[in-house]
Amino acid sequence: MSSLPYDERLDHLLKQAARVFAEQGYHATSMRDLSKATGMSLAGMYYYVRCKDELLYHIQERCFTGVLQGAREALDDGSEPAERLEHLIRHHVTFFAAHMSEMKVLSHEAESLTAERQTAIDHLKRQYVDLLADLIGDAQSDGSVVDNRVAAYALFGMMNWMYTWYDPNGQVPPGPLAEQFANVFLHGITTETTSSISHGG
Amino acid sequence: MSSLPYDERLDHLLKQAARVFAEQGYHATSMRDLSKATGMSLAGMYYYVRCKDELLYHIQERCFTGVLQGAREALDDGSEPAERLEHLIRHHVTFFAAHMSEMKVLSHEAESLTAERQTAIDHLKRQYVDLLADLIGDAQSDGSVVDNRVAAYALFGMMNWMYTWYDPNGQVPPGPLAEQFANVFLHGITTETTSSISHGG
DNA sequence: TTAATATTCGAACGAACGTTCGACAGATAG
DNA sequence: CTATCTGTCGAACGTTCGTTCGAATATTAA
Repeated sequence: MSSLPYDERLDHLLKQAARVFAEQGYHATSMRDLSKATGMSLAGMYYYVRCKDELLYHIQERCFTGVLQGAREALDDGSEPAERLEHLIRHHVTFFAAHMSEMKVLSHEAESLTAERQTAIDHLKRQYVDLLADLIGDAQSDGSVVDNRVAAYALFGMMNWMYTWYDPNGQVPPGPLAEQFANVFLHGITTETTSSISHGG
Repeated sequence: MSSLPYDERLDHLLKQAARVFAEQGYHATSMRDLSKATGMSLAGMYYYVRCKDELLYHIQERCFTGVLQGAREALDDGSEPAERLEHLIRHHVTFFAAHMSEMKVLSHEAESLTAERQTAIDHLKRQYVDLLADLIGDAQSDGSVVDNRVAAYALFGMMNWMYTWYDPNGQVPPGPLAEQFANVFLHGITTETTSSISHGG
């Protein structure tokens, strides 16, 4: 009853599918494209997945569960709110950079599922937004004019927009990118940072 | 040689197509869907447009040209950099709210065009990114740790992500939303705003 | 009027789509 | 051996896709 080869084949299918979905888009990708990308036959993929929609669901569900669980762990220490917010940003950005294909599929194909499966993913999304909105509420100044939920969407936009421009093999490593996002979101671009900056040339 | 009815029919086609593309996605929308939405026949639409790809291109080109031109006009006054940045944010957000369908198609279908037409749109995009990156360079503190281009992408992400959550008929009017975005981007969420805030309860 | 031009559309084309079916090989169990 | 379960796949199904064609109608020009 060793189902290891089964699990490995399914992982392989999901991983390649995420890659091709990220490159071409879900609706522009045919099951025949995935057949070529995975080396499996067209019919063979249906042994692991009921339909194309379920394939997208599995990719999104696994990725979202992973990033959400990691976010909760990143907040486990008892730091002050602003620091915990930094931790969450760092986690989200580094997770994004480490799983670009899956996170792009999660961000960009957020409306591509059929109704019931969409509802399940939306439930996870609501948890994540609530988590961040509460954290922002704790971190920001009293009497701020900024709405927690709007601020949460602003931060998610800042981070998730990564999929349109960020190159994991480019000039900007994930760590420094997370720092810059945290700096902008917490202090804005017109404020000096607390980090050590060379004021030489 | 009055081509007014022609122009009006084309506008109608582009407007309805933008609406349906925004609702269903470009690849998930068939020409038959557009036929129903516009009231035109399937073949009749091809009198105004060479192919489906050109339809998407016209929507994106018109919208991008419009928002880019408006942005340049919004920067025409000789204000200081931070204020000009506020003007640009206000313009982008209000334009987005006023043209949700077209801006969603522009943001979300940024990789759906075929090669040559994609290149033309990318040229406009580069202009907009350069414009914003330069403006950010002028507005931010010396010695900041934030890269201008990364900051530009961060701001675009914050604003363009609107298409995933913003309801133009909801609780948040475009003006105040633009103010919040400008506040976050310029000063961050942990800084008191310069606006008058009631400190009562 | 006639002729040319502008605009519309039903019907069809070939291609590509997601999915299914039945057969087939390999492993395991009795 | 036989029976059963797991995994694979070529071939085909019916549907939908973007696009085209030729005819039809409306408009304009002479």
